[in-house]
Amino acid sequence: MRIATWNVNSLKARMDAVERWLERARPDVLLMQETKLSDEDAPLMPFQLAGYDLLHHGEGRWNGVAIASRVGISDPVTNFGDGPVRDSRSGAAVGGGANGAEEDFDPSREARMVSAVCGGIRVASIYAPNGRVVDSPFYVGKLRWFERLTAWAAEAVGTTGPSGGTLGLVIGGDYNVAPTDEDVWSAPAAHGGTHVSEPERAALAALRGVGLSDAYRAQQPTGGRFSWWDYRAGMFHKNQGMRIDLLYVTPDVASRIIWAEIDREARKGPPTPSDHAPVVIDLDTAGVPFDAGWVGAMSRVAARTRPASGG
DNA sequence: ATGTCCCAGTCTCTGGGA
Repeated sequence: MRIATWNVNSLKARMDAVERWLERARPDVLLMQETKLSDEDAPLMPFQLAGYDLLHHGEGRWNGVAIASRVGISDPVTNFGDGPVRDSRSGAAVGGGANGAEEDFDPSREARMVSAVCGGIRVASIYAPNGRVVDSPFYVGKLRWFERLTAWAAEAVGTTGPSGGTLGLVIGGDYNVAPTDEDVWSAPAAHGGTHVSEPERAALAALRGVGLSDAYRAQQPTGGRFSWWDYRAGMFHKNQGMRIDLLYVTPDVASRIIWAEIDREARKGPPTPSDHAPVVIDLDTAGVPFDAGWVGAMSRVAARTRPASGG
């Protein structure tokens, strides 16, 4: 079973590239971030034609997360189950609620998390806030968002699946934090900014503390391979990037992983690539009991225009 | 090199975000 995560930087602009990548990499589950679409604009049909169901959670111009799966999608959760997100186009909350004024900035009210059970594993696609500048209100909001993610993960770990056993958990996405100095092209150049600060790395450690580990790093102990490169200044061609797209997994999933890689080729285009590359893991399926519950569920899970219950 | 790409609205340019 192949699971991948990819910040596509606009699913509208990247749909052709995503279709080509699905054909080439054939993931069973693809977690996407920064779709930058409303749910009503989510491109269900191209995914259906490629054999995937799509679960999309968006707000319009900014953010937006999705899960494409060809091994079923059930038990969806959006926005940690916390209710409606802000509509960035109108400034109003989807379905009513508080507005998005800057003084009310709270990234947990944005479309940054969607989860479902796919192929017998609970997966979550997350897009962490950028943070902009250390100690800015946006940075404080980023740390607060990680606390919400960690609280949700603590509840999700150990959930019982339909077969009666513990349901594995994969939290994949754009974490906007490089876990260690091995995950940045130059520690001196990066230090002082966001993505590498001690509080951000402590937030990742707290998340791992609920029982998660870094799937890619466990398979590839050597640094120097990154998942994001700035579009500017030839950063990609100089391999000056960061590894900020991560797959955090529970031990039962970690023990099944047989391969992990970052698809650097996908960062090249043509025509215009995302500034992120996909991160891929392969899980051994031997010994995993067949469960008609998730195969048969191949439901036509459409883009949802209202949040699902916290499950 | 303040370097590029994406979006919506003011709409063939500008401003905000990453």
